[in-house]
Amino acid sequence: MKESCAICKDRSCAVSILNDSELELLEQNCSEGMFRKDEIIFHQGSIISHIVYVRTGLVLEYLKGNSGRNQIIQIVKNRSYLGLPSLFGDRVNNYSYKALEALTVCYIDINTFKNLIKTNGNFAYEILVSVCQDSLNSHHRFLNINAKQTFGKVADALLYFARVIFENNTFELSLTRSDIGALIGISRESTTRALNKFQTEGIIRTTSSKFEILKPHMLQKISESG
DNA sequence: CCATTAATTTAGT
DNA sequence: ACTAAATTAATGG
Repeated sequence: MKESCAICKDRSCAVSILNDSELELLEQNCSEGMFRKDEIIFHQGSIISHIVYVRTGLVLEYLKGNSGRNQIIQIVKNRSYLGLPSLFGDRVNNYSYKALEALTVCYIDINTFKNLIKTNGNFAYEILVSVCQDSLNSHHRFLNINAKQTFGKVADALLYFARVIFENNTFELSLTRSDIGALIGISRESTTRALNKFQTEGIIRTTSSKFEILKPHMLQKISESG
């Protein structure tokens, strides 16, 4: 038995705007799903069948390269819709999504979702806000990273995890070193080297997947100076 | 079902 | 590229 969207504690900002009849419509056209860690939610190139809304858990958004070399685009937090730009800009999904931890999701019928956008301006506004924030965030991150050297990039990544994703200076991240490298466009080796340097300088503490940022201001400085 | 070992993946140099 | 460590899968009791 599915719990009501109206009382869902994980519902999106956009959904909290809907009135009773709209909520009922949404409820009748969506279903719940779960993913385990490392499961693929959907692949790039697949037809968009449903909107996937992430209620809990973190998701990796990436682009598969020709030679198994993946470009990681961003980490998607919970309470987000996956692949909205693809929904409105294309017929197929442009990116691939993988669960970084156990997820609970909702599948929403595309037409229901589109109709809500068309008929409820406030709902559409909230969706637009989230898509644009996401876009700005990503662009800034990519542009910043482009202008930086290895240490600056790694510092950037750590600050991104701590500030944007986890909102905490200690966090556990189920990304491999090469994944972190793929996120900022450097090699696995360089990632290791930078992380070790930061650790010996007492800026961070890390054991494989656990990270603790001891001196955020130092990372900030490294990030700014390149 | 649990314990050992084999195989694959990941980290570090 | 190579080695060590760690994680995961397979096997046998």
